[in-house]
Amino acid sequence: MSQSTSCKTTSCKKAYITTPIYYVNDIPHIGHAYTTVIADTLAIYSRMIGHDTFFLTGTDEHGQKIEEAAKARNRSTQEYADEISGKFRSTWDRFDITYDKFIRTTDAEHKLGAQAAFKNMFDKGDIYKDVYKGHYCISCETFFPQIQLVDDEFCPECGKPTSIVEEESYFFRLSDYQDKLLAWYDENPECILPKSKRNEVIRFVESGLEDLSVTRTSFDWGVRIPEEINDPKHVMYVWLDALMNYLTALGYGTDEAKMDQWPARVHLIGKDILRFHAIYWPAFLMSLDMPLPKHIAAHGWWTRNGEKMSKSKGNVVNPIEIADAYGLENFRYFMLREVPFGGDGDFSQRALMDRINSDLGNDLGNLLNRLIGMSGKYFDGDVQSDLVSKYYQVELNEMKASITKLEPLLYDMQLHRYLDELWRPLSVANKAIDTYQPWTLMKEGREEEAMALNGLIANILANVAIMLHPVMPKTTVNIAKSLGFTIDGDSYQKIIQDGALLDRFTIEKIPPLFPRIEEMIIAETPKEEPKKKDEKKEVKKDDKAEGVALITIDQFFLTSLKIGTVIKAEEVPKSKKLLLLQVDLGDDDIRQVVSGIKEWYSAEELVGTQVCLVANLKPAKLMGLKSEGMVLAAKDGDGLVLMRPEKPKQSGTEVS
RNA sequence: CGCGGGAUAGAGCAGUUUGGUAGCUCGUCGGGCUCAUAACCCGAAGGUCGCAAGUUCAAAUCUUGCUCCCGCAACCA
Repeated sequence: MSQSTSCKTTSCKKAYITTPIYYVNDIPHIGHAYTTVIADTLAIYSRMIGHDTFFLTGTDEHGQKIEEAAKARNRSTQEYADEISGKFRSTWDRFDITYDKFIRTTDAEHKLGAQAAFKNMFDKGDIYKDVYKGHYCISCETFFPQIQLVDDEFCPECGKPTSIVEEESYFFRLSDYQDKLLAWYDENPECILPKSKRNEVIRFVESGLEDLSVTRTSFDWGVRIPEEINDPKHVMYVWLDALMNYLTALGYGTDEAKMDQWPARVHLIGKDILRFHAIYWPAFLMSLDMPLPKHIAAHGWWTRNGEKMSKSKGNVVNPIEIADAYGLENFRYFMLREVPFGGDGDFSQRALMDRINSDLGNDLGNLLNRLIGMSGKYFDGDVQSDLVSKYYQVELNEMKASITKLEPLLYDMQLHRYLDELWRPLSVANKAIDTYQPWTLMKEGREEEAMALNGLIANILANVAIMLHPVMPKTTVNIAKSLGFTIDGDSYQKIIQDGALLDRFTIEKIPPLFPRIEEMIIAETPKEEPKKKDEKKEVKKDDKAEGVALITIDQFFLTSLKIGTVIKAEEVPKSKKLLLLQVDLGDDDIRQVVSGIKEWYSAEELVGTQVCLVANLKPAKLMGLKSEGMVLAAKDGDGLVLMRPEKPKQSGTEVS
């Protein structure tokens, strides 16, 4: 897949472009595809204009989650990681992604490089060993901050008493970098794109940074800290390990031949991992005395009907399925054109079809067909440009005005506006044909003008094909072939950089590039109620099949369930989800219960109604409020309902 | 009063910095054209620019207050 073009001059610009390394606990979905396609587009563009480009993607394979996921499937961890990593790689190959390197955090070179970095940071004094002192719940195997504890002692998870436990860990002095980070954000207004995200990060950093625990001793599946430190039970924290891939891919700490690619021009990421890239990563780099990346660009989510995609909702879009059905490059175009960078976008086959039929078919494909028809009928496909500027200078100027606006848009990640602007020349061309009516020109014997018009159209198409090439590599090569020229660094230089016209085109008839799509290709899952219920039943069966632990009746009776009457309800201030209830359990037993049901029930409608309460739950503290019980409710994709007695019962009635 | 972004035609967006005729894409309707993939071109309908008040000759744009939405943080016992 490597297509990296070497630079002819020594002074030429470097372009190191990265995607995140994808975590192998999931198979590739549209979000992964989106990030990767953006990066690929930037990489192809950057090669085309002659920059020395290095495009990196890969997989992140360490951490407890992977260890557990493999165990659950009865596989060795390495075997499992190999399988998922392979799925990512084959997906990108299917997507014609032109990555120069596919890194895996299980690569030997990566581990060595990550260890070298750890050592450097340690030697500098930025990593120090300390004990993580905290309130530890033995049964939950988790530390809790003081503020979460119930009555300053009990575990908020299970209610058992916590003990103060000291666990050793290595820490990174993130707090030392707070001011330096703020200075970096301040001096580099475009370091984080879109700009709204930069604000978010600045506010977060201003609120104070604590040192970061960067090793774990609770699992093995990770990179050991360097041998020199002689502390073999410590494994690097996954994010430290993962972020380092951007350096180790260039050979940091091993064969450093490619290190001249650093710093990265752009790290493309999804908005979920902004904090790691915008705070931890620059701080690590500062510690290593490395220059910082030029841009960290965070894009938004793809939704379905405005809802987040999730496996449980069954509305996940499989990118390969879409690419197979609608055409890979059409899908690439759609993803980049449809959504303003940084914002969320809604995926639907309807929207995709509209883009294909309207933008690609009507505006672009049909224009090429018009030219094929005209030039074939009138000039046998032989088109010359020498008189274009004599008759159509206005149109040429309009086209050039658009073309020159393109590059800055790309550097600002404004891919959707880039494509919008790129479509303007097509409109100029379509308009010109109608305005000057070549068929009339031919009837009137004004062949010269008709020829020049063909030349205008052909040159506009050539310009558009070149600038569209990074988004639709194969399609644009076909367009170029039909026009009789080649898309490469030379034609880019001549046509786009120098703004020259191609003198002559030999136009060849090709079948329509974007045949009209009349109907949705993939059957939409009816997705209405019956389907959902079916899915849920299956899930439940699966749960049983996998063996939800069986309990004895005695164990069941350990839980005290009671009917309670809500005598007072109010909203918890500043909380999106919580309501504060006073529940009467009879015998003067009035419980204060904090419940996360505000999104589905208002305080007023609850007062006087009955609920089912777990009465012997250890108290917990939520938003600083004590909660002495749990209200039973059932929640699914459509919302949450409380479990209530069918008819009113006396407060305090036992449920069994 | 935790931080930030937003509300403009049926949908999606631009315009707000620097007040001066409200614009683009898709969709709808009417017309034109035949080189073309029922495509292309022209035209029309459709908006009290979230609400209220203020400044001004003039407010989508500036000021103040309010409502609602969406991110981040917190949070589902």
